[in-house]
This record gives sequence, structure tokens and C-alpha cells, in this order.
Amino acid sequence: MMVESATETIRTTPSNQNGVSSLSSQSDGGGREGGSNGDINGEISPLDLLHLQQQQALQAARQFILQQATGLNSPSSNEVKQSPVQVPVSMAMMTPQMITPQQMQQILSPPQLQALLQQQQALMLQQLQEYYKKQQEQLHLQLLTQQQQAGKQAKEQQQLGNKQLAFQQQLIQMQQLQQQHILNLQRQGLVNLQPGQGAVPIQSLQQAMCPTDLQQLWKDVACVQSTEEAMKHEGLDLTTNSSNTTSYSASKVSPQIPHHPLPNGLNSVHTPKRDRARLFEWISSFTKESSDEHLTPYSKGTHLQSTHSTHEEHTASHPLYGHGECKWPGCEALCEDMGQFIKHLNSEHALDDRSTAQCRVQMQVVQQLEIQLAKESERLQAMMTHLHMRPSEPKPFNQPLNLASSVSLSKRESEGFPDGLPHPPTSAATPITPMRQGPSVISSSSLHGVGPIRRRNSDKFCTPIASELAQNCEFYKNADVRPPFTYASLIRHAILEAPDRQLTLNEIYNWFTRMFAYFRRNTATWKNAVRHNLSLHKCFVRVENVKGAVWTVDEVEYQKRRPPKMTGSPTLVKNMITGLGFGSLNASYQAALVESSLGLLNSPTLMNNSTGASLNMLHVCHDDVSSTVEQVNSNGSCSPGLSPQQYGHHVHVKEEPAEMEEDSRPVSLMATVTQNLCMPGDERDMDEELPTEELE
DNA sequence: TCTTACCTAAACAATT
DNA sequence: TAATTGTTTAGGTAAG
Repeated sequence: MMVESATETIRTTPSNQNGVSSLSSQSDGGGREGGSNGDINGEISPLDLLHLQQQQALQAARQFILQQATGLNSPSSNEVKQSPVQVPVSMAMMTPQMITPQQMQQILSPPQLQALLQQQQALMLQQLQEYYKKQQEQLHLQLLTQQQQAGKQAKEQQQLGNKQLAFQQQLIQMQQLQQQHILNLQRQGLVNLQPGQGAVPIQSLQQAMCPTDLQQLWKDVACVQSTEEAMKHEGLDLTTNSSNTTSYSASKVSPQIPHHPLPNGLNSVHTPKRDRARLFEWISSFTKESSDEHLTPYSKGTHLQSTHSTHEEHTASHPLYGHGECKWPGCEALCEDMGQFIKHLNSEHALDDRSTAQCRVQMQVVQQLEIQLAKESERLQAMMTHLHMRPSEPKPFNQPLNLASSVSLSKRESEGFPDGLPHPPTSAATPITPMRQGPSVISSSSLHGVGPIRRRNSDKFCTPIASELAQNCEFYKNADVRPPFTYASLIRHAILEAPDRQLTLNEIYNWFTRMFAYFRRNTATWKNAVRHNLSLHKCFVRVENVKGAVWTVDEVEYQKRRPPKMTGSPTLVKNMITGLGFGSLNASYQAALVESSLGLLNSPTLMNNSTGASLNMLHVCHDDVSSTVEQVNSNGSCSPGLSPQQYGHHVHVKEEPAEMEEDSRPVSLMATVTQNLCMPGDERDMDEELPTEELE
């Protein structure tokens, strides 16, 4: 296990380009892309340390192997294991990398690797301690410089000695605790931890920290402050000129203080004020672009609240107060009422360095979320563009007629669409439109998969379900979005999609769950609906064959479900012929329809019919053309498909609820059109929703 | 306001 | 016996 850990460390660290990534991978289990690394005030950067560690580990292994090969200075491997110093550290940087970690893993035995690991850890510890020491010295020097500058004032100068002494003690304490922390980390095998990364570049932090990390940072900042306050209570307030700071005793710092290591290795508890100042500086360094004028209203309000505490804000519900507790990040103090909360807010979250830092961290949280939102929005737009832009591309009209596609072309020019005509999004800028506006569209309700959606798009003037599904197949498969089709149309499509145009109930179920993520839940509901539809609609014919009961589609019956007004009213037909039926279809779309029908009109069978009628039929031909064609084909013996009536088994013919099929229908023009539409290449795009009464 | 289509729920019986 | 399948009824919504 140890060997695995060691080799894993060796193997993975080269890919980590900075310490932040390493830390992230430890904190959340997954490394993130690290940003550019940079030296911290000319000090050893985490990257340098990392490389140094790797070099040393590799060199140690090399040296060890060399010793094993030559038999020099290595009486036994056990001795090596027990005395890691046998791997000369001084050799660490002398030779280039010649052995890959993988090779090392293959060459060395587990005990040897363990010995190497221990040696490497010892080296790292030493280096880290040196690093920390150097940092603290620098911090101390900086403090001294600043204090000397500030000490130009006579009053402060008198107290400078005390403050320096106190801070020196705090530095020592912090150093000790940091070393202890490093030792703990070493014992835990967290050898990649990089200390003192208070000056991590902005990019590194932003790329390495997810919002949760930032939230954790939040708590850490709060924790820092709590520690500071604890120190204050212990007489350690370095920010004041109190002279009692000399009474500080390191032992008074409670080790039980909640301890959240900062994601970047800062130890929140043991960070002295100077480091906190560096932390704040670090935070502000990568937020300086978003200075106070970029404060979110939330932050501004907080700021204002802390500064002025206006009563206007107190009377109403406060965004920082809810459920009886303070919502200030990292606080969660219980406040019985608003007054108490206000008091708490003014006392605990007044305008000071901590609040400022917390505000900035919160800004980072917000910024991070905004960045995430922007990314997700961009992804969504790309998805929508991918899913919907293609259908909007113009198609030659000898191609399968896709009303959605054609209509979408003219969407922008014509604002007033007849209700039910598709309004697919033509721009990624408007990816989401109401479902009612058409297929290829994800309604807000659909997106959330909530609530029933009435009047789905399969039956009236809607997009071909087949083309819609073909275009957005992957979308529906993966997104929990309710498909904008009726159960009946979906069932029919499933059945017609089957090789022999018949499915068992279970196969229909499977099709639903396979094709739509939405139907992978609430199975009882929609399965019941499927059964209900199968039973209710006459168009679904139960056929008992050798396999058991299967369901087929009686296309004639299915098309009888067409709205009777559309087929039965000569007035309406006339209106449609004269163009009224096209509503606000723009000229290009009508022209397209005309153009597409012109070829059909060349057919002798169509010569008896008016062009307008043909147009009308094309218009009425929603999305089920191909199935109708199939039906025609089967009836016309040019299709391998079998009509339900052709099954020589028990066929349970259902009586559809009273429909209008008996009324007088217009002279069928569609049959001819449909037959002419039955040309090579006419597939599913033409298949949906063709009124079949015209076939008669 | 009425009609129609659709969805959902549920009860019930038959079948597996 | 339980689960599945199939039928039927009822209530509700939305749109024409």
C-alpha cells in the first residue's frame, strides 16, 4: 500500500504543474488544471519545490539502483531501507533524469520504494522547513520595515518593541505549528503539500478552486479571524497598541481550534496576522479587477450594512439573516430576532480587514459561479446550436419535406405564426422557446420535466416526430426533458420504427426508456398512460401471434384521429386552398411549398387537382407522411410492411370513441400526393401525421 | 361556453 | 400469489 502510494506520487506529480493542483487533488480527489506558476517574491516557488522533490526521488532511486548494481555501499537492501540517508541527497541535482517513474517502479522492490519514499519525505520535510523558515524571516523583515516606518510616530514607537516581540513570538509559534502540521501531513503521506502559497497566482487559484473550495476558503478565513479573536482575548491583539501583548504565551493558543487547512496549504489556525495580511493581499490581488464598484448588490449591501446600519435595511428581511441565524459566510451565529442579528452584524461583521477579506472571498465565489454559469451557458448554446441549427438549414425540396425545417427558415421574417406551427429556435441566442411553439423546441416546462404538457406536437401542424427524434435523438436520450409528443404519436412511432412494425408492450416500454431519459422515471405513470393509449385508441391494434400479443398501428385509424374540422369542412379546405390556411406563413415558405408541389403536379394523377389543393395537402401533411406512405405502400403492395389486417391472428378491433370519420370528407387529393411523394429518399421526414382519409 | 384532445389516476379483470 | 397486461372510467387542463 505504501509502495503504491509512493509510486503513485512519483508517477503523478510530474503531471501536476503546480502545488495547487496537488492540493486540489488531495482535497477533492480530482486534480484540476493548474495555472501558471510564479515565484513568490523571488522565493522558491512550489513548482521549484515540486521539481526538486521529483528530481530527488528519481535521483535517489538512480543512486540506489547504482549501488545495487555495483555492490558498493549497499550490503543489503534492508540496510538501505533502514537507513535512508544512504541515498545521497547531494546527488539529487547532479544527473539528469534517466529513469522514469515507471521504470523505477519496475526496478525497485516495494521495500526499496518504501525506503525511497521515506528518504524523499525526509528531504521534503527538511526543505519545507527551510522554506517556511525563509518565509517567516522574510515576513519578519517586512514587518520590521513596516513597523519602523510606522514607528516614525513617537507614540507608536514606544510600543513597537512590544509588538515586535509579540509578533516574533507569534511567528515562532506559527512556525512550530506549521512544522507540526507538515509533519502530520508527512505522516499522512501528503507529501505533495506545498506550504506557504499565500501568493498563488490568480489564474492558479481560479482554475484550481471550485466554488466549494472557495467556500471552504471562506470558512478558513473566518477561522483565521476566530483564531485572531481568540488571540485577542488572550491579549494578543497585534492590531492595537495595547501593551499587554507581552503576556502572550504560545501555550494559550488552543490546539482544539477548528482546523481547516486552506486549500492552498495555508494553515488557517496557525497563520499569523502577517500571513493573514498576505492572504488578504493575495485575495485582493486577484480581485483587484473587480474592485468595489464591482461588488455585487449582495456585497454592497453587506458593506453598507456594516458601515451604516441603516434602519431601512433592518426592517425588511435581510439577505444575511434567515432561519434564525446569521448567513454571513462562515458565521452561522444564532440570532433570535432581527434586532439581535443587527447587533451581531454590527459587532461581528463590522468593516474591518476580516469582513473585507470575506467580502472579497465572497466576490470570488460569485465570480466563480458566474464563470461556471457562463461556461454552462456557452455549452448549452452550443448544444442548442448543434441540435437546432441543422434543421434550419435549407433543404432542397426534392428532399423529404420537413415543415419544421422550412418554417424555421422563415421564422424571423414572419412573426405571426399560426399556433401550432413550429417555431424552432434559429439562433443559439434564443435557445429556449415555449414548447407550444413547436417541436425541436424545449419548453421551460419540458426542460424541467414538470407537469403535464397538453397539446403536444404530434397531431396538429407539427414537426415530423421522426425527424425531430432523429435530430434530437441524443438530446432526448440524455436530457430529462419531456418529449413534446403525445403518447399516441410516440407509441405509433415506436411501433413503426420496429422492423416488422409491431411491438409488444414491453418493447414499447423499452423504446420509451431507451429513447427518452424522461421516461426513465415515473414509470408507473407513463406506462399506465401508454397502456391507456393503446387501449383507448382504435389505431393501435393488438395482434396475437406466436410471440404473444403485439401491438401494431392501423394507420387509417390513426389518421382518422385528425381534427375533423381540418378534413370535414369544405369551407376550411377552401380557405386553406386560398391561402388562409397558411396563416402567416411567409412568402418564402409558401413559395417553397409551391415549388415542392410543382413537381408533384406534373403527375397526371394530379392534373385533376388544383395546385392549391396540393398545397393544402402538403400543409396538412404534417409529419407522418412516410408512415402513410408505408401504409399506402402496404395497401398498394409496394411495401414489405404488413398492415395490421394482414396478420392472420386474433385482432382485437377496438371501437374508437365516437369520431367524425363518418362525415363527408373532401375528395381525397392526398392519396395522389402521397403516392407521388413516395420517391426514393422519402423516408421518415415525410412520414408523420398525414391525414389518411385522403387515402381513401 | 362548448367541444375536443390530451394527460393522469385509478379500478378492475385477464393473463403470465 | 404477484406481476404484468389490457380495459375502462373519471377528472382535469388547454386550446380551438
